[in-house]
Amino acid sequence: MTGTAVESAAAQSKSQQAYTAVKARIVEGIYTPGYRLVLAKIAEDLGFSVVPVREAIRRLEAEGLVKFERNVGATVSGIDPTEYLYTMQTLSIVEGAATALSAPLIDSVAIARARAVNEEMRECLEHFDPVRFTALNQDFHSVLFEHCPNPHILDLVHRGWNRLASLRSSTFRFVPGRAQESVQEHEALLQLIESGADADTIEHAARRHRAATLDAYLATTN
Amino acid sequence: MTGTAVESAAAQSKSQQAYTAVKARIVEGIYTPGYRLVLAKIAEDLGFSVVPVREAIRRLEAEGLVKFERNVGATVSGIDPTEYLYTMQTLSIVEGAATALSAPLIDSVAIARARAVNEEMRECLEHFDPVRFTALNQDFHSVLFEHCPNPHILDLVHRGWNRLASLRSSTFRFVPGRAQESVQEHEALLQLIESGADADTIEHAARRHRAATLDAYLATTN
DNA sequence: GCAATAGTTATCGTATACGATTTCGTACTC
DNA sequence: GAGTACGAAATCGTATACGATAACTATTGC
Repeated sequence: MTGTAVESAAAQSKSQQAYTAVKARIVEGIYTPGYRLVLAKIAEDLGFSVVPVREAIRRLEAEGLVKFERNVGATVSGIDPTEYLYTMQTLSIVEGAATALSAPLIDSVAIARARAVNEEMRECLEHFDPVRFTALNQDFHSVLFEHCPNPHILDLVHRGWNRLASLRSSTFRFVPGRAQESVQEHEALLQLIESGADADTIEHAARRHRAATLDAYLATTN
Repeated sequence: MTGTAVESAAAQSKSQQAYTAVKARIVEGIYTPGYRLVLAKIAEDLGFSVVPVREAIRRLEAEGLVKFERNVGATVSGIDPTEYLYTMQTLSIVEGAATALSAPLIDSVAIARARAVNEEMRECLEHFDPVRFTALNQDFHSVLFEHCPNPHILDLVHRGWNRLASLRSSTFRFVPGRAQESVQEHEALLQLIESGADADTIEHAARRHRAATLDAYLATTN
C-alpha cells in the first residue's frame, strides 16, 4: 500500500507481524498521536497474545514512534512543536549526509525519475493537496538518498521520515507557501547532482533545503 | 563509572533492569562481540524469567548492539571492519553536528575540564595504554557534545559510542600513531570553540577529527 | 457542596508451561 | 571411509495465568 517494505507475512514471527502492523497503523495515521495503545486490545485485533505485541511496542519505543510509561501504557508519540523541531533538525543533518553520500551513485535514470516526481509536485501546486504533495515529496527525496552506501545513516533517515509520517498530512498544510520554493530547490538539487558537485556542496544544499522548511514552520508559529 | 545515567534499580521494572544489565555487560566487554546471548541463561543469572529479558534484547537489537535471528537467538553485534567503517562514518556526522550545536553552550569551566582531560591524554602517550587513552578520549568528547540541545542527536551520538565501546580497548591499539595527532586536534578544537567560531567551522573540524581516525584505521588494513 | 479517601476496574508486568524450530550428534548406508 | 538421514537436545516463540500498579468512581465526612 505505502512504500514500506512488504513482507510475506506467512513465515514471519508474530512479534514481527505485530511490529509491522502497528507501525503501519501509526504511519498511515490510523493510530494518531496520543492514541493509547492498549496491549490486550491490539493483541485481540491481531488474533494473538500480548507477548509478541509487547516486544513489538518495545521496538517501536526504541525507534521513538511510541512513548512508554511503566505501569501506564504506550501511546503514539506526539508531534508537539518541540519534537517536530528536533526531528527536523536531526533529519536535516542525516538526510543531508545521506544525500551527499548517495549522489555519486545516482544514475541518469534515477535523476529522470526524480525530475518526473518533481514535475508532478509542480502540477500539484495548482489545486493544492497537502497530503499528495507530501507523499510526492517523500518519493522525491527517497530517490536521492536511497543509494546511500552506509546502511546506518540510511536507517536514521528512514526513522526520521517515519516520525514525521504521522503528521505528513499537515506538514505542507501548515506552510503552503513553502511548497513552491521546495519544488524549485528540488530542481537545483538535481542539477547539483547531475553536475557532479562535490559532497560538501550537495550536503549543504540538502541540509539547507530541509532546514528552510523547518524555518518556514517556525515562522508561522511565532 | 562512565557518564551513562545511573538509575535506582530498586523501583525499576525487571525489563529495564535486564536492559541495563545486558547493555552494561556488552559495553564493559564482558560479553564480547559474537557472544551468544542465551535468553534462559541470562534470565537465570539475573534471577528472573525470560520474558523481561526478551524485551530487553529487543530494545538492544533496535539500537544495533545485538543481532537477532529468528529461532536461532541473539548474539552481540560484531565489529567487523565494514561495520566499524559504517559506525565511524555515521558518528563523524552526528557527533560533528552535536559538537557544533553544543559549542555555544560550553562555558569556560567545561573547556578547562576538557583541557585537563586532554592533558592527561598527552601524558598517557608516554607509557601508552590504549584502554585508558580511549576512555579519556570519550570523556573529552563527552564534554564537547553533552550540551547539545537536541536530544535526538545526542541520543544518536551515544548509540554510536556504545557500538564502538565493545572494541574500545582496540581502537587506538590498532592505530597508535593516531593518538598523538588526536591530542593536537583536540586542542585545536578547544581553541575553535573558545574563539566562538561559527557552527560550520566547528562541525567540519569535529567531523574531520573523527574521519581522520577512521582513515588511519583503514590505512592499516590495506 | 466540595474534598478526601476507600473500593473497584482496567491494564500492565512477570512467571510458568508447552509447542515449534533449529542444531548437533550418531548411526546407518553406499 | 565418507556422506546422508534420522533422532535427541537445546533453544526459541507464544499462550495462558496471576499478581501488581495505577486510574477511575463512588461514597462519606466536613
